Amino acid sequence: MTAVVVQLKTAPPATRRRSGPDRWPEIVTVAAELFAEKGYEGTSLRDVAERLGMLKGSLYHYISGKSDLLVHVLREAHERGVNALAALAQEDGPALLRLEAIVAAHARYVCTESVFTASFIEAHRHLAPDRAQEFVTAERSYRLLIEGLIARGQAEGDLRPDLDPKVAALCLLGFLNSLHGWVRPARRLSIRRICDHAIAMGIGGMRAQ
Amino acid sequence: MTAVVVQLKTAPPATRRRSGPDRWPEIVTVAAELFAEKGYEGTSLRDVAERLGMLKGSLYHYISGKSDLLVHVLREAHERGVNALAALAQEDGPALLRLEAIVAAHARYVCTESVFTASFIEAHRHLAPDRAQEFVTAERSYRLLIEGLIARGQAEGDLRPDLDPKVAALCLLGFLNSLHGWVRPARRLSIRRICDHAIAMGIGGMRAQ
DNA sequence: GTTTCCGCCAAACGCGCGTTTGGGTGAAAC
DNA sequence: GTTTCACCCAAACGCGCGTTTGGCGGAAAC
Repeated sequence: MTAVVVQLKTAPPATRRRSGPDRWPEIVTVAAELFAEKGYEGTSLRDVAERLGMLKGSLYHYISGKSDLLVHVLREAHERGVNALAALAQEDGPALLRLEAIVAAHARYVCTESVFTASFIEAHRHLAPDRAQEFVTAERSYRLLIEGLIARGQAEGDLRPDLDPKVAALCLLGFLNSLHGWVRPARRLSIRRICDHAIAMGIGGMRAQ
Repeated sequence: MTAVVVQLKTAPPATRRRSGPDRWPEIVTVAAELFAEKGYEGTSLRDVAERLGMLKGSLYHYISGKSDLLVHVLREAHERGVNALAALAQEDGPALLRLEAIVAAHARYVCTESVFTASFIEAHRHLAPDRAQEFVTAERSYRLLIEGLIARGQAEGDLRPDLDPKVAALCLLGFLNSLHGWVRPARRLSIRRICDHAIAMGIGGMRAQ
């Protein structure tokens, strides 16, 4: 039913001249951290550069502009999210069980990669429509996946048939993404217990009976 | 159990010199609209003034600065929210029923006053800690109200006893506030039906059995 | 040894922002 | 008629932003 996710990577250059520092991954991570802390508009390139120990102008050897940096942060966030859900993409079995597994994985991702989650949730607003489209469609296809599982769960008799699958999917995703607003890893609750609560409160309300 | 909410109003001036336009309510509403559309940092005072048909400098006859404008928007948002929940504050009966009523009222508020909701959710970040404190404590006391109701519902046997009341309250509020991200009033769904979904998905997962 | 070029610095640019100042207008108050 | 004052305009200020440009050092490539 679900197509296997294919990772497209750009082909590495034929002969790499040098094996320098290559701070590119560090740059994306630092940008994601700052975007999560202060928001996209609240973060200046000077902030990013300062945390990297260089000047803001130097960033332009890696990026073509601030919005370009955001795009790469979002792509990294999406890739990590896809990886977190990749193992579940091709499993079979009752829709309810798959839904539970996906909810748990989503909750775990939000908790462990909260830095990247924050950007993904806040960011569409700050990109021009054509640059945001790839993320909008990715989000939409994910929502449709959930929506289909809910409808199948209803057909299989495990979920309440009176709920609108689309609305239920939007509610569920909104709830899962809202976790990043208050979950602080390594606090009072373990991630395991948070996932239990997420399954109970996210799916429990959809169950039949 | 719950104290009656008291509305504190500043005493009106003894003798009002004039009955001019008094565009203050309009200013707060317009600012709330723009903050909801483009975010606080993405909205300039020129945007606000332009929609009001004046110049940005003229705004300083009403406000002392941009953050001051945000504070008044948040106060208005809080007041409207309190009013929406005031009727429910002193009712008695099983905790489960009160919880359902509050969830429905909260969902209705988010749907109908989405412009003010957006600022309240996004805004704490952009205020200095001392100016944000009044809203943080208001939010906290509201969360404690929900938390207490959940604990009482567990004691009365209507809600699952294995859930942490605090975590459940955070999940519930996160879910309710996430509605503003996708609910568009006067679309396919009626507000009534959205509230039904909110009750089902927000509380259903906490029920015993 | 010479060349190449990545990674970064240093300095400047234009722009829009929030904010301030001073003044003008017209209706209400007396 | 004079005064008062709420309301708004017009213009400027300093500042930090994103972005551009030119150049330097030093390791890798040949």
